[in-house]
Amino acid sequence: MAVMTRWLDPDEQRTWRAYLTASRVLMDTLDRELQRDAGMPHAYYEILVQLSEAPGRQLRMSQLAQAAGSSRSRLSHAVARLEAAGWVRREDCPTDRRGQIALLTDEGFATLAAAAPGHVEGVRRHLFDALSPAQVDQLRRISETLAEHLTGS
Amino acid sequence: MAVMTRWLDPDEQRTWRAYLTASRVLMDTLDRELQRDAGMPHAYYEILVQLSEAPGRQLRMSQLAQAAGSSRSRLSHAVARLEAAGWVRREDCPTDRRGQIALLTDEGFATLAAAAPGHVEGVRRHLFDALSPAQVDQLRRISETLAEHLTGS
DNA sequence: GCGGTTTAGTTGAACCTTCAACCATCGGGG
DNA sequence: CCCCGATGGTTGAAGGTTCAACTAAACCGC
Repeated sequence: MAVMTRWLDPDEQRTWRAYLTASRVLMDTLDRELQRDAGMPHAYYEILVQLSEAPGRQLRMSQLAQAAGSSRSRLSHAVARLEAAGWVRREDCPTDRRGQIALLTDEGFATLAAAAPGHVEGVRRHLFDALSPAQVDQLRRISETLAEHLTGS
Repeated sequence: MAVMTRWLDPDEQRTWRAYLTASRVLMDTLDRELQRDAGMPHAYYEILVQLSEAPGRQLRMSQLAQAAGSSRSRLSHAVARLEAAGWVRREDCPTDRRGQIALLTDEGFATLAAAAPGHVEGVRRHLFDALSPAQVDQLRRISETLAEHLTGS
């Protein structure tokens, strides 16, 4: 039984294309800046940020994966690299022998502190400076709606 | 001379985090669906789409890179794979001996035609169905503003 | 038409992500 | 207590992306 495709109308087309372009260019730009200035991709920066905000600057691998929006496997590989760089350390979890705890080293914290201003400046310049306060508000609502919709289904 | 960082205020923080999460999850979802249903990542799909819409279903490598939002290098690698899959063919450019023309094969077009309905359905389900018409309009304006801002600077 | 500078495109290495397979441990039901 | 399914995490291979280096041809000024 054939089901008719609900194609996008011209407005939706235009919206989708614009969204694709904007989000791709934005992320590429920030990623390249971060790589240039801090020597790490945005995904790794995100991991360090999550650790820095966690109590004791440490998290179980699963929770860290969740917080950083990463798969378990990806996080495992990433933490291996971050550990080699001396920014993160692994420890055994005392309450669950399967568990591993990732914790941010002082060196990792310092690297993050050094990278943050430039990155924030980039986010401001490339995103917020281009939008009116009303648009920022709209973007927040849209993103929150979307995130809920996506993780809910 | 120290320059003060213009940190994000709480509202901007929240917006940025929500945006990051939403766009990441949205793209991951669509990417996984496309990989599952059509056996290609979204970036490759994009290349086929651009070719399919070009006159004669062909484009110079540079123009294709531009249209698909890809670096030259990335496109070169990608087209190599697409060619191996039989979906794209390379030809020499008659007017510029440096040039290469990528052209969509019938098989590539058929693959795209088979993949499109499912993908469009995904875009609709994961994006448009979650937003009000007003929000779709807002998202279009925001994205267009942003794209212009980013490529302009 | 010569020489230097762009432009077009490719290549290989390093790196990142994904996927599936895997091991170890935990927790609950009989 | 023991078994079994679920959970936590890692691993290796395959695939995708980036970066820098490179070749070749076109363009430009003289």
